[in-house]
Amino acid sequence: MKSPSQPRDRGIPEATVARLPLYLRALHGMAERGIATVSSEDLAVAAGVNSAKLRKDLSHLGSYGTRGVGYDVEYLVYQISRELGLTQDWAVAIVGVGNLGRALANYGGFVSRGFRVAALVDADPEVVGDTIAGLNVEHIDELEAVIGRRGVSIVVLATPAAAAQAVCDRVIAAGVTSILNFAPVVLSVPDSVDVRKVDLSIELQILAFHEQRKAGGPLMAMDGQ
Amino acid sequence: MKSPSQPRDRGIPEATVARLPLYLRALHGMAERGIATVSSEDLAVAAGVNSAKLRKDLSHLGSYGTRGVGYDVEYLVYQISRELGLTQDWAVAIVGVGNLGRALANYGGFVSRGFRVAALVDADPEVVGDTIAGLNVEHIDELEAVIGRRGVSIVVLATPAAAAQAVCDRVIAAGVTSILNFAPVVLSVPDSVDVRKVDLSIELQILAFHEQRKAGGPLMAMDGQ
DNA sequence: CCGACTTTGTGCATCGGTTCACAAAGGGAT
DNA sequence: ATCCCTTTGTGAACCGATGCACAAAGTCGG
Repeated sequence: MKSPSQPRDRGIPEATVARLPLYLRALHGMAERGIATVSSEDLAVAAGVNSAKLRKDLSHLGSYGTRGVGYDVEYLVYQISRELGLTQDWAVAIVGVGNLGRALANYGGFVSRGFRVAALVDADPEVVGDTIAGLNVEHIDELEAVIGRRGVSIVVLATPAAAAQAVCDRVIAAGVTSILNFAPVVLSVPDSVDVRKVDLSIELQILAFHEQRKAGGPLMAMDGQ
Repeated sequence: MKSPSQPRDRGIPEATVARLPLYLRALHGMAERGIATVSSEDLAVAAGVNSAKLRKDLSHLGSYGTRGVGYDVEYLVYQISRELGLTQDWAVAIVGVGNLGRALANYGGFVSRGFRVAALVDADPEVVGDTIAGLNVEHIDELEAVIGRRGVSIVVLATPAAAAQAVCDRVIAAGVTSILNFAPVVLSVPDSVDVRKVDLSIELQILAFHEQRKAGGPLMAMDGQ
C-alpha cells in the first residue's frame, strides 16, 4: 500500500515550479472570495493555462484533488506554499538603492507572502544613512556583516551593470546562494548558486521583434537586401 | 543557385529570439572595446551560453560567419539589430507612474537602443502634470489620444493590479499590440496581441523553492506529514 | 599552389515539456 | 445499494529545443 497524499517525486520539473506561483496567486484570490473548492478547469482559466497542464503540474506535488469534485482551495494553497518554501519567511537584501532599488523596497505586493526586505545596501555616501521604506540604508562595506547579522538568504541586485559582478562575488562569498539580478549583465557564478535575471531591455527587444513581424507582414518588400 | 547571406527562414524559434538581445549586448561591448572579429566560442562565453547553441541561433538569421575566422562584430550587430527591429525606433508609453513607473522612466539603460519613452500616463491627479525624466505626466483620460498622437506601439503597464486589465483593454482598443506587464495579474488579451510579463514576486518564489531544496537537502526529515 | 589548421553550419540523437484522450475514482441521486 | 455523472490523474504521442560531433568551407603559412 503506497502512502497517499504525500509528495511523491521530489524532482519537480522546472517549468512546473515556474507556474506554481501563478496558481498560488489565483488560489489566494479565490480564497478571499470565499470559494472553497475549484476544478482544474476553473483554476486553469484563472491562471491562464491549459487545464491538462495544470493537472499534471499539481500531480507532481501529490494527489491533492478529489475526482468528481476538484481541489480544496485552502488545502491546495497550503500544499503549494509549502512546496515553494513560503511557510518560512525569507530575508531579502536589496543591493543598489537607485530608482529601481527604491521602487523594489517600496513595492509592497512583492514582499507579500514569505518575503521580507531585511536590508538595503548602497555604495553612494549620499544615500547611505537614508531611511527608505522604514529601513536604514547601509554602506556597501558592511555587506557581509549585514548579510550575516540579518540572516539574508536571497539578494536582489539592483546596482549599475559595472558593479554587479563584484557585488555578486561578495554576496556569494558571504554564503548567499540565491540571487535575483536586475543589472543588464551575465553574471558568472558557481553551479551551486541560483541566479534569476530580470531584464527590461531584453523584454522590450523581444516585443519589438514580434511587433516588427506584425507590422511588416508576410509581404514586407522594403527589406530587399 | 540559392541567394547567399539572406535571411533564409522567416520562422525564427522563440527560444532563439529570446537570446538574440543577449548576443547583441555582448557584441556591443566588444565593438566598444575595438574587437573586430569574434568566434562563436568567445561570443558564447560572453553571452553565457553554449557555443553550439549560439551557432545554431545565428544560423537562423543567415550565414553571416566566415569559417576559420568567426563573425564580424559590426556586421553581426547590424544583422541582429535589424532582425529584432531595432533599426527603427519604438515609441513606448509607460502607464502608471508609481515607484516602479518612475524608476522605469528614469532608467536610461533600458531605453538605450531603439526605444524611446514617449509618454507617461497616470490616473492620480496628484502626479498628473508633474515632469518626470523630462516628460509631462498626462491624465489617463487622454490615454487613447496620447497613444495616437505620439505613435506609441509598445505600452508598459506599471499600474496597480486592480487597474491593469482595464488599461490593457483600452490600449488594445487604441491599436497597441505589444504590452510589457509589470502588474501581478494574468491579462486576458486577443491572440493578436503580445504580452510579456515581468513579475518580481514570482521570481522570488522560484528562488525560494530552490533555496529550500538546497537547505533541506535530500534528508530533510522535519516534514514528516 | 598546396596542405594543415581553424571555425562554421548542421544532421542527428536526446531530452524536457505540452497536449490529447481516457480509464479510474469518487459523489450524489434514486 | 446501484448507476450515472463529473473530474482527476496519467499513458502515450507529439513538438520544440539542446548538445554532440563532424563534414564543409575558408584562412594562412610555407
